[in-house]
Amino acid sequence: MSHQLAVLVHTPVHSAVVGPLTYVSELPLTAGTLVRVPLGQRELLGVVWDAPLALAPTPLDPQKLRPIASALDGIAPLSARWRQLVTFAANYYQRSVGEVALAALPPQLRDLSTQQWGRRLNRQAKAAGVVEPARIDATESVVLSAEQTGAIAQFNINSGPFLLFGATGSGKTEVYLQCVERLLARAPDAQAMVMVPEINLTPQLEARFRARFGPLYGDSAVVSMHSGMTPAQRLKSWLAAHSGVARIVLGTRMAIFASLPQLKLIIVDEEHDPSYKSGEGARYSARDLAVYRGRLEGAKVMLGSATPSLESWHHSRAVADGGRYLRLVMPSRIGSRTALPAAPGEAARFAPDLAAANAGLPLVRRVDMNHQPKRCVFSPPLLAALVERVARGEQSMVFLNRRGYAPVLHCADCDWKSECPHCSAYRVFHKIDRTLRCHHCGFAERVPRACPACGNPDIAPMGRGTERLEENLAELLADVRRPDSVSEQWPEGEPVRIVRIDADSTKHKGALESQLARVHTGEIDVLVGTQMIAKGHDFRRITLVAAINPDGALFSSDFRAPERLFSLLMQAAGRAGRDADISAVSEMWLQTFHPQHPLFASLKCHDYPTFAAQQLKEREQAGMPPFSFQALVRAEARTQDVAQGFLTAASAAASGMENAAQLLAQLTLYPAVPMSIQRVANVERAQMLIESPSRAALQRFLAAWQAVLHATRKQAAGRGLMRWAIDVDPLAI
DNA sequence: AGCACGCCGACT
DNA sequence: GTCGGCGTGCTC
Repeated sequence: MSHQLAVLVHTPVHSAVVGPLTYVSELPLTAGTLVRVPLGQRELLGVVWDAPLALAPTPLDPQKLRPIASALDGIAPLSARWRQLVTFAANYYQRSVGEVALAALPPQLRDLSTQQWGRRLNRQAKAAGVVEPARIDATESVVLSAEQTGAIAQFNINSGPFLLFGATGSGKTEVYLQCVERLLARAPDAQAMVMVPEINLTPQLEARFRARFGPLYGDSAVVSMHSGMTPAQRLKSWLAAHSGVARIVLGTRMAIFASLPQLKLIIVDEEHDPSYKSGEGARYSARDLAVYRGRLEGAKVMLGSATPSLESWHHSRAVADGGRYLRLVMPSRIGSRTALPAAPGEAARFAPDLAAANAGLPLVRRVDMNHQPKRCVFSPPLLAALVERVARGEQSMVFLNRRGYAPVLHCADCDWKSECPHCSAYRVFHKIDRTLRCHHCGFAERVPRACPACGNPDIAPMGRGTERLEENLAELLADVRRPDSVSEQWPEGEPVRIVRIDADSTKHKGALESQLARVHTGEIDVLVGTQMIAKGHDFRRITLVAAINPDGALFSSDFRAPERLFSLLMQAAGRAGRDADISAVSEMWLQTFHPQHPLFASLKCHDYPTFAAQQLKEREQAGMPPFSFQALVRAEARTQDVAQGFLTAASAAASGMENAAQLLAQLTLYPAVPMSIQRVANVERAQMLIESPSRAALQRFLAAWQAVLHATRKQAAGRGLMRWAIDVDPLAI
């Protein structure tokens, strides 16, 4: 007697195989069991799924069904809730369930044969000796601020989801630690997940959680999950989480799909960070899935940020206005002498007295570049301020959101520019290795000695990136000397020390760490870098942060650009003077041609709520998210005509769908347009925006339209199309 | 996605 | 005469 099984395998959305495949098995395997199955000439990992086999549109010949190769025993089946999370994510983001499910499993699980798997389990069983933790009383005596106490109290008595709105330095991490501690203490098998946006931030977080929870539950109770780990490490962490050995899982967005059978809490730190939205494959938002998963698993969810996404901020409005998240507010820096004494009942509301709360935050100064020497990079007052910091033995941080030496190389004679031959973008001049590099396709060449078009030897860089900024600064500070470390005298001593930190200077393993270490020891006077230096890292001795040219985002066509800029500048400002005793003198400088811009005015007051209110008002008037819901269809082809033609044809064919009138009534389908970078690596890209005031209507439409897209591809309009993909809730348009 | 099968240019 | 290019097509 053999049983039929529905099995998911890794088949992408473009293939004809959409749902689970049917196999036969001697034993009736329960849903969630991992199996190996033959598919064509290959043998792949699969997951037994619960599917209504009877409803298959074209009944399969039972004689032709192939038997499963083996079941991976020794590993518990994936839970019904995990399967539901995967199903939801696949449906919501318009991908096949098999793709999402198999991508959510550690890659090594896919590669290992059954024999290898058995051997590994044996080894694991042997290694897992008795590692009973020294169960010491690790309740450190941490003194909490009134705001922290208030937030934790609210967390304890409400079910959430929570939005922890806390200024940089207000002690959000300590709140996370306490919340985790409480929930884990409630049940001996309870598990918690803590997500951070970037790999760079996991080591310091892991250190902090291990220090706190290692003594309580053993070091093996804290595991990490991110793409920087080796396949073996990832498998180990995954198994620890799945088996319940790991009580705390720390990770990047991929961790949202980890199997945690007793998940009781999900924390999403820096929830506004765009890194939570996956850029390829299933383009899911780990933050949004966290909220869904919390509801599904009955786990509390806490999103934290100093500058929440406008979506989350909007969701955390008063319940009476339709809010769904509970907002917990911590406006003051810890240890700042004038921290707000928060009344207990006030904790869930925003305290409007920003002037008092801001005492611990750096002073924001705007330099009006209209009144500075023409074309200067460092305005005289900023330069003077930098020199002054050096003289005082303090550190400064200067950031510019563009790496390389100059974004374009230009010939003044014939107007040649360093275009990439494969992309519709300029190649960036990197002086360090004398290359022209395309940041989109990676194409690199040595810098030509003379203009390739007219032979003019006088070709010049236009604009500037961090490399050139570092060079400029070194020239400007050439005569300045550090204070002598012994006598504290100035201007005697060493030349000023500058370090640059960006994606280029840190591409080698360990480079970031060693560069950061040089900053921490005080060896460095001025740190130059991209937004990389604005995120996460604590610099105790920095008292000046300067944004050289933040204006670009003010008038960008991307409606989320102001939100990102505000968040970036707030975060950068937060780098300055995290020690309470120096924050009184720390400053954030902005060089701008638009000093009166409301964004900068809000920033000056560290007033996110006012900024958010103004942005939300604009979005509401323009009918943009979070007041509408969007999806983007992208198409790639050798020519722009084919890419756009496919989208246009699919769009037109939508009116022929069943219930088309009803579905289309609540939607706007915009025309297909070239993407902002139209060509990358010789591939032409086009996109089409779909918008609706109703998320449900958008979802219904997309689900029905999938089939139309597949069909269009097979028709004349799809000839020459390379691929297409839907991006639900896109972050950039 | 893989991995087949299938029909046209430069090599031992 | 083969080796190998990647253009369609199928996988329970």
